[in-house]
Amino acid sequence: MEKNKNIRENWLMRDASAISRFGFIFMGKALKEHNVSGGDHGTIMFLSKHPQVNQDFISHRTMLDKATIAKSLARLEEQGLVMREVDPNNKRAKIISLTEEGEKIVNIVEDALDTWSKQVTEGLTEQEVQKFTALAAKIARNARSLVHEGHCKCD
Amino acid sequence: MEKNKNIRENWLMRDASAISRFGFIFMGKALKEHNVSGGDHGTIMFLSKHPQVNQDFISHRTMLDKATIAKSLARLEEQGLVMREVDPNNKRAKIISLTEEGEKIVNIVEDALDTWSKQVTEGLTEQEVQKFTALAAKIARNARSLVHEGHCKCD
DNA sequence: GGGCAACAGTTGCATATGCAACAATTGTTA
DNA sequence: TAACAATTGTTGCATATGCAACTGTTGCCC
Repeated sequence: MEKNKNIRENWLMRDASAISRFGFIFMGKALKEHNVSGGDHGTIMFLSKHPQVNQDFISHRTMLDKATIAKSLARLEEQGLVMREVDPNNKRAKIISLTEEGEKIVNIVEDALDTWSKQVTEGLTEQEVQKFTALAAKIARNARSLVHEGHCKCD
Repeated sequence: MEKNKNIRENWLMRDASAISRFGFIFMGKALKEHNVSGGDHGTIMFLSKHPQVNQDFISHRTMLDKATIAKSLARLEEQGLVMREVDPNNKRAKIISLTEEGEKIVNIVEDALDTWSKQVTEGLTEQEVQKFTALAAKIARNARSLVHEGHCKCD
């Protein structure tokens, strides 16, 4: 059987890697003066859309390891951008929220993301962007299932 | 103006990151017994399709930093999978090629990639996969131009 | 109620990556 | 030809990430 050329050359994984890497680099530069690293912008954005959640929830939704989230939040707390309070109903868990300072950063992050999104989707129709985003979500979910089979509460 | 919800939540970058991360994890596990790390499978595949090139060429085509490629090749050379010979016509450059051992690994890498590709594109039509791959390539190129504007020979 | 399993988070370690500075070679220009 | 710029690759450092082991808490079952 003839294998798909794109698959054989592995451009799917390579391009996905490039998109995320360049995205992190871009966001890191854009948020440098606020001492927010390239990856941590995702945590901020997630918190702005999903306030008052615990770290495990963030970990599952962002598809990042709980250790990665813990360290990201520690950095952001250090910068005074998030608060971590022990859940009174479950002393194991911590309820995460953005501080006032963190809320201010959200707009800056959004602006940087808009700039990035506009630039990287140049030459694509709105419909193509929508399609791409939807397909990427599906593929990402499949990839997680493949690597972490049975370990995910969301499936 | 109302910003696009997907863009605001930054799923594009997040999902791209997830796809590549899980891909590297999967490939790392698949190639563990051959002492090939998750990222290095890309170098091997590239060399199998583009033999006898120098490191700069690999760096540009894979969109990875030249230092990253240098270290990847050092690891693969250590494993006896690639050879690095000084280009007689340009003593700065090194001509890279797979060893016999390296060529053997290629099939194993391809099989792992096929398994991965089949699994992660489950629920997508062949046409959607093609479309996704094409769009990802465009977006990745745009992203590189945005971050490394003017620094790329390929544009 | 006591013991054990599950959950939530943290920490240590290994690794891959980018950037900057560097070395060696080649090309260019005055 | 000599000096300077560009090319090619390497190394040191910083960082983000995943995994595994660990702590503390909660829930469950006998």
